[in-house]
Amino acid sequence: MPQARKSVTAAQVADEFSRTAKVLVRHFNERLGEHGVSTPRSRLVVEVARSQPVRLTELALAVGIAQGTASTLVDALVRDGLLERQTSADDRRSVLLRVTAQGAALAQDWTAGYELAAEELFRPLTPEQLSTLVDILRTLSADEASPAGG
Amino acid sequence: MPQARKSVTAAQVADEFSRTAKVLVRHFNERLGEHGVSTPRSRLVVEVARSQPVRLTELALAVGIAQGTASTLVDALVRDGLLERQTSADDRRSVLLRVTAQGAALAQDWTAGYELAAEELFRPLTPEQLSTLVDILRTLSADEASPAGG
DNA sequence: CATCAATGCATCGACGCCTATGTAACCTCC
DNA sequence: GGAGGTTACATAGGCGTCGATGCATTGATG
Repeated sequence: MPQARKSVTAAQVADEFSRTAKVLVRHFNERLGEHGVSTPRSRLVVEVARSQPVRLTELALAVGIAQGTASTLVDALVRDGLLERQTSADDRRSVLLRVTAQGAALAQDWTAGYELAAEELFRPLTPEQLSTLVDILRTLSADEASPAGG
Repeated sequence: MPQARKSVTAAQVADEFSRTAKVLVRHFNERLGEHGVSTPRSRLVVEVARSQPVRLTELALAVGIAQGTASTLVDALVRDGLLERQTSADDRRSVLLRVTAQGAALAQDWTAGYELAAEELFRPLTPEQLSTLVDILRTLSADEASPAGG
């Protein structure tokens, strides 16, 4: 007999969610900071490493940020020598992204760091809770639109 | 015997979480935007209305943001005539916050908008999922530290 | 082939958020 | 009652994010 007790309002859940989201962000930034990178930057590099060559807009969609944001971040990562931009031959508007050798090496390190951080974070949950959580999250993000900018 | 299905990795859950968090933020910004306010601003005003008079640091803690962030946001809200600052007589370092008449009126409107937005967002969940979600969120945010700046 | 809409990316301005500091007020303790 | 640590707030600097917009390229249509 779960919810019969103390019915939470939707607003309270939203509050709790946003608070937890910040905890999560902070946790990842701390852990990845030990690897000398921020969460968004590492996510981009890791994603490019996983699915290169990848177009900018695809990448943005994959990591869940707006295209303009991805553009700016990628720009910095290219300047830092972790990613390479290359104009597509098929469609000269689009940009194909790849990791450099350095980027690939760091991506491996950061992937490990990211996974470890995630495990730490979710360790207090039972496997059952974890799978329930995923279900819920997918349900919540299913109906809603993606960021604009494309 | 739930989780026997398809074991998700912690990293995937983290990805899903961060994606959902963005969906949530976007949803609230859209809905509250119809009321002419952003989510963080409305949260501050609503919280002050609920527990005035309140000190700045308490407020920051209550809404889950860093003290410096609260300071800046409150500053804007004071300029806009929604909040009032008043130096505490007991401790002249601290600032007591109250809503103005205008702030109180808007807080009511925004509270309604916030609750409606939350209900929309969580409508696809069963009451049971909702209460499970809250449990999980509280578990996750329990061990972790609050933002610095205090 | 000329035109016009659609697409892919870059850039701009603004916001919220953080950490790290600075400054003023408070408190302790000798 | 003055020195030194602590606390409350403000400010500075930087990051990631968004939506909106501009520009080049592509594709579709007559």
